[in-house]
Amino acid sequence: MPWSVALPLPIPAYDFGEPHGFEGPVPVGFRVLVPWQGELRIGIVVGESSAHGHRLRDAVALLEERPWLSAALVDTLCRAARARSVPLGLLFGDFVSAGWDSALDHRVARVAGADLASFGPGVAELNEDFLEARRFDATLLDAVRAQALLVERVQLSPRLEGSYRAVEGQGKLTPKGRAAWEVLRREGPLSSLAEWARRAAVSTSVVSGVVTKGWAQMDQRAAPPPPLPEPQLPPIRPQPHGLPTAAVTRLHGGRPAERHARVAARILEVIRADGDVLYLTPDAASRGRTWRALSGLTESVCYSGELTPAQREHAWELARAGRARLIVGSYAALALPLAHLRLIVLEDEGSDAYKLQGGSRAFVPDLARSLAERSGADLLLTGPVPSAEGLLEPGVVLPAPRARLHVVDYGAPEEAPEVGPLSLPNHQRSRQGWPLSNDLQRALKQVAERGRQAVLLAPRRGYSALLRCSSCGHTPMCRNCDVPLRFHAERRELTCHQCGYHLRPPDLCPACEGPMMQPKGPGTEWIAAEVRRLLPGFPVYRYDREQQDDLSAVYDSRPGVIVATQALLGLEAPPDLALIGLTFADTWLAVSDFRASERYHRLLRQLIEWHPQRAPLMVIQTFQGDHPALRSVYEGKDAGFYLEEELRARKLLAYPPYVRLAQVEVAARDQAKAQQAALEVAQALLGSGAGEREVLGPAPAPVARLRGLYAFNLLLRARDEERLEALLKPLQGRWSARVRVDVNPRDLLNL
DNA sequence: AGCACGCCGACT
DNA sequence: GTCGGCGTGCTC
Repeated sequence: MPWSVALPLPIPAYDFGEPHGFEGPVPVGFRVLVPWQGELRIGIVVGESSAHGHRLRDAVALLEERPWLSAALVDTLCRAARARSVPLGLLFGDFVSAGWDSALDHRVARVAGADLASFGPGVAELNEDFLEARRFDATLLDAVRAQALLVERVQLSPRLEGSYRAVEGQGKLTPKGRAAWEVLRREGPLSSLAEWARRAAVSTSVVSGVVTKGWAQMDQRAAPPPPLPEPQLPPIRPQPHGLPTAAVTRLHGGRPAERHARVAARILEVIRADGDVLYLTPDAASRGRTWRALSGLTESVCYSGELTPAQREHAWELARAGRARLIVGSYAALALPLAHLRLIVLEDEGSDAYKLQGGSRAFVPDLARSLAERSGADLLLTGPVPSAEGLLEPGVVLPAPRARLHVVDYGAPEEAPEVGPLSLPNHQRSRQGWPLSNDLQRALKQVAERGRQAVLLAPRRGYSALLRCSSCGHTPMCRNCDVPLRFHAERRELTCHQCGYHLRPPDLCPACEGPMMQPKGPGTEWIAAEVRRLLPGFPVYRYDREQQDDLSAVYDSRPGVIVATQALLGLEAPPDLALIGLTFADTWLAVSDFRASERYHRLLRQLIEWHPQRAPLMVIQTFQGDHPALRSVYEGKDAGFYLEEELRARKLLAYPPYVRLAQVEVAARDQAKAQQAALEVAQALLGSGAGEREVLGPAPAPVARLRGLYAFNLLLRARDEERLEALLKPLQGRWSARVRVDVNPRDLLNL
């Protein structure tokens, strides 16, 4: 019975015959070696194939006795691929982050008595002894394999590490080579040429010369498993969690330490009943915090893409061997094969960081939920604030932590009385000062005087959002995209943040030749310059995707201001943080996405608990000082309060969580062609049973042209998962333009 | 994803 | 006359 095999490529599962002599049921979740484009690759068996006729190649060998993935995970990924019409291989590639290129000991022999003469001289030496496969040309070997004339033995080979040892060689060494050889004899064996060269204070070419002349040898032996992050002791003191009994529950609000203490109790319940726990976090900061709080509870493993391939493989082995009872990790930990998975904890389930970019565009919480169902595990949502989806689950919201907020409302009428509809004493109106309001400037000066630390969040990197000619209004745009070019003052560059196109900023306006090209829309560079002017001599750092200053002084508790984009929030809060400034909070609301205000609310709550103990002053500059999300925070409401309101609106407008959305993007280099294809897609959808209310659009994408492609979007709105899958069916075929589906779309902020 | 095949612009 | 741009198609 042929097997269906997943490979980490953007393709569906492909079929292969069982390896020669295999007997038994289909080994779902096992790694298998399969012929692929003339070579061999590691794939994962996902099921039995309904072999449809054409000649299949046989798989070469199963790699081990135990599955690499749990059956529940394989099922989850297969279903997700079907439901999202995403190639299965993309999901496997995104989620299975170890095991695709393990080292193999691969030996080949010819079938007894086979005549290989017709294959040419390349396999002349192939005989009945098992020789290393790498001695032969892979394509040639595959030709022999295809004729079933090859016998193969495949074993996982242990990770090797090499070390150099001095030996008595023949011939003469150069003086430097001689000296290097002496060093190696005295201090060796050494683990690399580079280290040897460093010890001997010569260049690597000298030491490699010694090796080629035969005066040094490399020994290889099995390497010990690479060290993983150490669990932290002493363990946290658990608090009664107070959670209801249900398959999906939630615990939000409070501070991280309070939540961790309660989650710890829940984890211990599971561990004591011999279950395993998976704790997923969206970023490095929350992962570190969680690891410190919980890793002392039991045998724990910290897992994320930051680990080296060897560490990942080792962590995988630990999980497989039942030696990891609690895994704290990024989304990549979802696929780790825990034998008794009984609880998945999902930290900050509404975080946009869970939306994978590129590849499968999967939304991790969707998969976590599915995996929990299929493994018989409970799901616990936790974090500073529930998602709109999570709010529907039973659970606990802890009282909001103390916050100190000061709103600078640029939008309030100037002549309005100081006490507006919001009678909070710290809610003031001030139009003065841009991009740093007078109030923020005062707070910054205090921080400097007292030698404390501040973080200013800017809406974007670079100096300004654009340059505009103040006489004719011309704005330089990207050649490939419909966006203005961002201005980078230090680099003297106009750059497209979408496609990377860049040019030197013109001295005169390219349209009217006027001299007045002015920056609009401050970015980190501009704001950092303002802070330097305000606080001469006070350390100012920048942290965004392109400019990551060394922040070690700040993390060493020395005074300073960090001007950053959101990128900083993935790191721990500076230890002596006294002030957080949101220089232009409206950025989070400007995104034309129904989740914008939920996202803004999440950001505010996230900032409030960013520092584990303190409540730094938060100065929020905005044109919408009475936005309900902001108001719910400074009125001291708990984290669920605002979302109740948000949910009512979602229900009224038929948005998630009350429906399931998918965005269909149709793109082509030619605008008319893209539009035409988008209309055809809409027709096809309506023609195959989609209702008028289920298909919206097509409409030009918010950025009509990106990287030279014109895009049109359709929005599918289905009552549930099954209906959405049915709606997506007719998109499978071929179209005259590129068609991409994004289930559960979330627009990211383009900084 | 890679990699090969195939058709139109600027040059050794 | 070619080199080489990336569009399209294929991998069991």
